[in-house]
Amino acid sequence: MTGKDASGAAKSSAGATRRRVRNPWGHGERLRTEILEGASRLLRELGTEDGFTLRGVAREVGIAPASIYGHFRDKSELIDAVLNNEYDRLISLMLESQATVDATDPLGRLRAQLHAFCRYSMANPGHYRVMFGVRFDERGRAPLWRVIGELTAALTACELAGAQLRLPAERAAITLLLGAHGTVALTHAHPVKDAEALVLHHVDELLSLVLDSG
Amino acid sequence: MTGKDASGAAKSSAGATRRRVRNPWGHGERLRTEILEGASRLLRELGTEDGFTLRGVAREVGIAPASIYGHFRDKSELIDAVLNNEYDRLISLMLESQATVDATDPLGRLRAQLHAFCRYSMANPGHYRVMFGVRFDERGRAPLWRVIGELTAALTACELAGAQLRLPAERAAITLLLGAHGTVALTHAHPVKDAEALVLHHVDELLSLVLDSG
DNA sequence: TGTACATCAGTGAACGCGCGTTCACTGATGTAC
DNA sequence: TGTACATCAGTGAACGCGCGTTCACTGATGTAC
Repeated sequence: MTGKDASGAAKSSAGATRRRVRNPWGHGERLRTEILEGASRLLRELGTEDGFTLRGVAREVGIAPASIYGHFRDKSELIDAVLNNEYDRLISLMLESQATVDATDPLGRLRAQLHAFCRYSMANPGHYRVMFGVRFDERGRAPLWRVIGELTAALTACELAGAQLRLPAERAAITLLLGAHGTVALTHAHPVKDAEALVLHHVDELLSLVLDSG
Repeated sequence: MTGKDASGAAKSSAGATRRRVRNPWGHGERLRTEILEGASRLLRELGTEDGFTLRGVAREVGIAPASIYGHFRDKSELIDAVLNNEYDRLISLMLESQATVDATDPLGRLRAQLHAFCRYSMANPGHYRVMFGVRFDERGRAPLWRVIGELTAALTACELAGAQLRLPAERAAITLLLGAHGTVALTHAHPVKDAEALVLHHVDELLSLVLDSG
């Protein structure tokens, strides 16, 4: 995790800065990926948007701050690009997790999705906070509704399989998402040991409230 | 709201800076209050901790930045003082709101408390975000448990009056608080019209899930 | 009553810092003729 | 095959900015004698 791939080793293990090997002619776009990965790593390390700076990203990647401008118009464009990646990753994790459960167990699939959501947000507080936190505009809206959409679909599947919902499926999905969000957000702000277990347990509790049987 | 009290008018209506009248000999502590109020106002205007600076507070109050240091050791001490005030205010609002409902209606009292919590957080996104957001350490823990304690007490009262809880009282209180927090936090991040009505409705829905009857 | 001095409230200018961004550049690699 | 030139990847130094904090100060008000 602390090393770098062949295309851009930036720091020696002693902390001294090594000269970067520039990408070959015609492959300048590779740096774009490196910057994106470095930015993502930095956000993860910081755990919050505070202190997320272009100069910090440049240090992380091992390039001059000015080099970022060849690939991103400005700071906010870089952040948007990082978030887009993360949104996709979150949704993928939820879908993959759902797919590990047999289709004949719709409640299990719903639960798997919810747990994947929580696990992602516990493991990536920085990304999560920025995605669902203060900066949350047009670009943030669509992914949020995708999450709600997935949960609604999973709840509807439960209903079709005979489960009783205490709320209409979409309201139930929103309740689950907001409940999970509240737990996660507070846990980020107020770290406790076994946070993940607590969050997952709370989500299960919510599930039992929303679905008629425990 | 835009004017100042007699002790420290800072700006003329045209925006030009008026000379501050210094507080009388022996009453230097008055400026402490003015700074606290100015800081609170600034946080409310900003709606977030981003951009909350000592120089901004000084501008708001109409003093030199250096003058703050006569009353607060540094920036974080000022923020702590602001938050302490706000914690007290939030708890007071919840208790007052509860007191407006007859004691023979414990569900109504619980609901009033929850609504007060939501109304406070919708009306004071900046304060709320800082209180329940990133900076949330030892000082933040106690007030949080006071809120949960109040809700638990209100839920227990409902139980004693014959209501059926689907969860133990404290778990139910936590569920309600976290659900409210999730809604509020997302609404702050993602403004919608009629946000307050949405949040209150969602909280009522949670109440109906937690208490056995709608 | 006068006067020297202490205390008080508050200030102006400066410090060093890290930030986002710009700009003219360097040096390697490709292409046209 | 050579050579002039274009294109590319990336840099170093500088810009202006606002920040938190420090420090020596000003000028008004009180107090001791």
